[in-house]
Amino acid sequence: MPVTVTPRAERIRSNSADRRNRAKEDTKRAILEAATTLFEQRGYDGFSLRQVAEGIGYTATTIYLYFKDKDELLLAVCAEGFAGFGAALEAAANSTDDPALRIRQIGLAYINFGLSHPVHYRVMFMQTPDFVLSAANQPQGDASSYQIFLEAVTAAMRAGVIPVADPLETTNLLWAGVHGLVSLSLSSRGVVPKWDEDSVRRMFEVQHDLLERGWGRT
Amino acid sequence: MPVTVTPRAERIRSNSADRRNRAKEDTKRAILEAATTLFEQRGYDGFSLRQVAEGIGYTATTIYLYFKDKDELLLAVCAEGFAGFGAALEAAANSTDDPALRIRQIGLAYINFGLSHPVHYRVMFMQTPDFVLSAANQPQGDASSYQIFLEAVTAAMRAGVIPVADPLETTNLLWAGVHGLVSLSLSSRGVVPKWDEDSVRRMFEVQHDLLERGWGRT
DNA sequence: TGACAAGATTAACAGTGTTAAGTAATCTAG
DNA sequence: CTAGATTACTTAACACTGTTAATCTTGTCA
Repeated sequence: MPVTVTPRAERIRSNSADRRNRAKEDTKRAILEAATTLFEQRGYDGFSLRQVAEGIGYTATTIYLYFKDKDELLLAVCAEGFAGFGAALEAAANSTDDPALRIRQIGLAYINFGLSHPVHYRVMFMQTPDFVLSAANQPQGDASSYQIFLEAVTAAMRAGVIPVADPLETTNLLWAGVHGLVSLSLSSRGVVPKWDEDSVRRMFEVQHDLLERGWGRT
Repeated sequence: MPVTVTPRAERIRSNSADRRNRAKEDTKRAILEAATTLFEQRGYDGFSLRQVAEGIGYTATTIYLYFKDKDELLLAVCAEGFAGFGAALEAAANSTDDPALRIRQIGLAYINFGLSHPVHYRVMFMQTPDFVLSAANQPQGDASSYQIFLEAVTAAMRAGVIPVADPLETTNLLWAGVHGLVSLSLSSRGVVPKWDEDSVRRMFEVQHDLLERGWGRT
């Protein structure tokens, strides 16, 4: 009766395949976590595949069975760190119905994230040019964050709280405002005065007040 | 008569010493120029001492006779590129007596420099954290540019065209504004729309108009 | 001419990302 | 139950990198 045997064999094969896939996912996770801790400790430089592998008892070449190359691993690390980014921006966007306040909250969330995830922020938005590109082509990368910004801007324009203009350019302008504060803070902290976290947050308030006042009277 | 011989000998020795010093300065210049061209072509990555040396018929180790290490060479390259930076900002500052307009001109000069020297700008203000630090400790580095900004701000405060506040924070705010535009443009060009040079310049005008309007009414 | 100093080189170390070949264990099929 | 294929992983190697120590060469000086 091969008819009854076949399903069992298939089930076994399927199960073992599942188990193997699960094991494979596990080691992939292990690599990813080891990479994350190493990345957060040593930063972009001083992050080597050999060290990542050694940290979990593998050889460097093993990583290539799970990630195409170093960039893909690093991108995966950052993408994970940035899962919270889009979520934070979205939460800020949903925290109020006031279109003007919403923009401010998004900007504040942006700044808070950048200041509390300096290493990730650096790689995604400052260090390597190709990463922004790769991330933008990923569905849940930077692109969705931009979308949140953009929608808040268009909503504010519809509501008449900010002047109607090119929504993309206005979004870029807001983005540049917070990015300038965060990235200069990360670069200049300890070198140029008044770039500590509190100052940055205070400067953001001033910046946004100025924008709102500028928008306010036509 | 060793009395008459000595000056001649000294003159000869002095001359030969001069010649050697001049030769040494020449090869230092050669290294610097080779490094500059390579740096501008291949960017921060793909810039290796061996390639620099090969480009002028030397060995990589020779560079160490003229520069302490790779960073110092790269810093020298950038410092040279940034000689024009401070000059451009200063020219912009001196281009007018109107304190408000002066700030705008400085910002515009900043943007123009960043957009036309993307590789230098990247290294100095985006890529490597230590560089800002090293540059700030150099007399004619980034520090003087900051000073130009700062003086324009304090002058504008004295003239009453911008509200009196912490001059350092106000300077940082302006710096962050232009830096955000430039750095995002360099990172996002071709990936995110509206980050071409013309858009950036247009966005700067909008940004600065908003600031002035915000400053204008108290 | 011989000692000396300086510029440049070769050899080497430790480390990097990455590829190709090899190994040992596990699963599959006859 | 055993032969073969698949899978996870390693070892070996390549072509680089920045950097140091030792060596060589060459011109200068007494």
